[in-house]
Amino acid sequence: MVRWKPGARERLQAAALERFAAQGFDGTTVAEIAATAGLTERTFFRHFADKREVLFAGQDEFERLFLAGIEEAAGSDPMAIVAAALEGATAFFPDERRAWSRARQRVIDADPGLQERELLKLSGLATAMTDGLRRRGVDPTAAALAAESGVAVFRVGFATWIGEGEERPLAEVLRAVLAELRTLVTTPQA
Amino acid sequence: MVRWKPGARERLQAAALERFAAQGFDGTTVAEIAATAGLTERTFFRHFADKREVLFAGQDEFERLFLAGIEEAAGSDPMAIVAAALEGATAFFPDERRAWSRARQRVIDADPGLQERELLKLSGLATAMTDGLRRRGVDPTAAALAAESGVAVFRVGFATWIGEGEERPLAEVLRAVLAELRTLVTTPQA
DNA sequence: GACCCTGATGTCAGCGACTGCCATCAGTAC
DNA sequence: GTACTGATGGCAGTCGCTGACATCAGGGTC
Repeated sequence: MVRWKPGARERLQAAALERFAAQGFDGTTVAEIAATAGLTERTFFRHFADKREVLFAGQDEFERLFLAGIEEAAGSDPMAIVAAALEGATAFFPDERRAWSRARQRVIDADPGLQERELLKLSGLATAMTDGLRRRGVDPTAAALAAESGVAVFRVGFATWIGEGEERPLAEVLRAVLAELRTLVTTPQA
Repeated sequence: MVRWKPGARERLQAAALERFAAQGFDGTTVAEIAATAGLTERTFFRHFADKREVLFAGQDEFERLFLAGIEEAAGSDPMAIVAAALEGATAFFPDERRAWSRARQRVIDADPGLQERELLKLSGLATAMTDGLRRRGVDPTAAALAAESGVAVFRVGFATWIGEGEERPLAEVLRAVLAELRTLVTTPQA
């Protein structure tokens, strides 16, 4: 006989998303999530550092994809490397995941606390990208700027991809947004 | 006889920054801040929505400067308008404020929770700028991109301005960073 | 002067997030 | 069989934060 059912972590994540969607983030207690997953509050906090984190697990994998894109990119032009990183990260969001991403994003968009956490994650991503670029010999300030721009492109692109009616795969959307950034910044000032 | 000394809000802010710098954000309780300011915990929460917010009051004024820059900018090129907004916002950070900004930033950089809040504020700024640009007829996606880029430039520039040994005024640093962004994105890919 | 109203504060009770400490007990190794 | 490990539960306690109610100086009204 097994003492505990396996997959506690996954059960907690599923229970949390379901509850948050139904009653809101603030309207859901950790004890409630744990009970839904057949566990206790104490166990929840052994799997996730805090209540918000339950929605952001797996982010490490996402960051690793980004960095892999940077490592493997050819050439030394910062924005070209960033473009490669963006390309690599799209593997984390296949089309099958779009509906799930939408649901998760709805929950996040409804709570400032969750938005904070999301921003922190993206900021960490930018920092990691900056380091990766610098390791490839890019000038420090240029690296920071390129990384921040890359994350900005991702944000705008991801929001578009999530948007109603949008059907293009993420990679295609990101390429379009990046092209738009180039146009925007290149256009002579009025 | 006065029942309460005036300037409770300012006293709380000063006490908080002093304590945070001395014992860290987590190592300081709200009750302690309030006591230092000669008040109670309950009163603290009447002035600030939460413990973090005590370091971010006055942000509205900052945002207003940004928006004013957008309203008053000439021409219709998005990045030119953003440049004007950046220019306008520098009024919020005269050179006399550099030392204070450094101290405050040290506290923020030492605590992830405070970084989250800072990011949320900057994100709100980007959203406000996006709206401002759209109101001026800029294409929605271009507006979002231009605003995000503008905030990225501000972030990088502000960090530089705060940096050790840096002596140029913020406006000058921001102009340099913006120029660098243009170069970066314009450079042909390798 | 008596009256009332307002506004900033204090007091208190209570919830929920989070942590430290110790107990439990199936499975595994030896 | 004994010892060890690892995921969990139980419990007490701190702290952030909120709602409800009380207090009391100052200002206005009559």
